[in-house]
Amino acid sequence: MKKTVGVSPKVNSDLTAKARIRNAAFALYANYGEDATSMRAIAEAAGVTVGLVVHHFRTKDGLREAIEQHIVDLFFGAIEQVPLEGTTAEIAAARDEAVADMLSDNPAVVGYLRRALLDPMGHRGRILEMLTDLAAKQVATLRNVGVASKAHRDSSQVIGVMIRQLGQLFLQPMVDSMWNQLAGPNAAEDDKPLLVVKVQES
Amino acid sequence: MKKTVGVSPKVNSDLTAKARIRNAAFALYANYGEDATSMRAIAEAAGVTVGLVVHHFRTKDGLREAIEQHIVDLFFGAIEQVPLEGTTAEIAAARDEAVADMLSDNPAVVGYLRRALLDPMGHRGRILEMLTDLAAKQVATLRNVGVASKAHRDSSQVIGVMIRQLGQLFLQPMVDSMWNQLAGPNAAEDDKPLLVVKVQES
DNA sequence: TATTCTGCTATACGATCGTATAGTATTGAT
DNA sequence: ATCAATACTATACGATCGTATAGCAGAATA
Repeated sequence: MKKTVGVSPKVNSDLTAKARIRNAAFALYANYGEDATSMRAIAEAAGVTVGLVVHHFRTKDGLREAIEQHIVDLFFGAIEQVPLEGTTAEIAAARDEAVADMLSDNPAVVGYLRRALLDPMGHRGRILEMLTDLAAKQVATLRNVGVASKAHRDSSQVIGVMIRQLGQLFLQPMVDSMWNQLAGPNAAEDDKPLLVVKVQES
Repeated sequence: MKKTVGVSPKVNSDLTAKARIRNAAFALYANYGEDATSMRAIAEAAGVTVGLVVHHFRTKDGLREAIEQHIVDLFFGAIEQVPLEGTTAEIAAARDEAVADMLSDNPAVVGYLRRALLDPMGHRGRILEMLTDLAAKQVATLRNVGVASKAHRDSSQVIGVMIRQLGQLFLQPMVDSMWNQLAGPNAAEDDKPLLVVKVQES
């Protein structure tokens, strides 16, 4: 089985049916949630039948595992491609930017994670743990290469990285909804208030 | 395995069956989401049969409407009880505190709103619109009584109020999960980083 | 060419869902 | 005491869910 780690921006028609199914499910999960998405809806969106979904992914749990592994691969691929040169701060900034680019290229990632991470009881996957591990390894790598900032403890730094990158994206839909309701749909977009999310040492 | 979520039976015992059903559904929705909560689970949690749930609320939509009206009533009741005396800033601060107290007394409100507000596509209710209206009226009242701050436009101020009060509560579970994973379950609790959520004029 | 394997469709099964309906018990007004 | 409305239970129906199974077409292997 070949594994595509790098992101190939190919259109759906060039993909295998298995990848098309995963992508269809990914998009539906991000928009409507796993519970509200039936296997039949996934099959229809991918242009196949229900049986083929089961054939490739066994169960709905297996489908979610494939999606979450795909998300981890996207994060890893984004981080991996920035070279380890420059100061620690420069590397960290370059990684932040690479992840931000990946997120804006893959809005389904944000939608999926928003549901998964903010629904601690309902979500049955392990995506938060996997991404936290990845971020922890990212911080550890920086520490090995140069001198990581000692101003923050490692844990705080990992949490800070993830919250800064995801928190604003998670809350933005709420701001957008309220802005539309209060200011009307055709108000000047650049009057919209800016969301700021950060963590502080206690 | 029977797990009671949220409401203590002591409180429940002297309520009408209709209120018990609403409270049971409210707690279950907050913890597991509406889609993952069946009418039969609600009935069992309330100690009645499915038929009675339908008798009192007609449909599942009707049940959600009752819950969301209850939430609006809780917000209104919290705001209503602070007297209109002192400076505008003092009134606003007292209202913020009253709402914060209400939220800590009713954790199901936070859980329910977190699901509803962060799921703009999936949610079928109107709770965000209702609460935004309420907050807008709150700002308007302050403007009538005294002199509301002109430093921010009304819309920004409304959004600021709601984001400050809810944003931190929404993201906190994510911080908690990561903190537990990284620092271990028995780490010093006061080392945990603090979440800061705010909005800025653009 | 014969056989096996893989990608894929079609259909069906049991569980669970929201809801409708019919009937019983309890209350409240006259 | 009567009677109607309300509170509540029991059961059933149709739809939809995840998944199991059987079979077919075409490529691969020998």
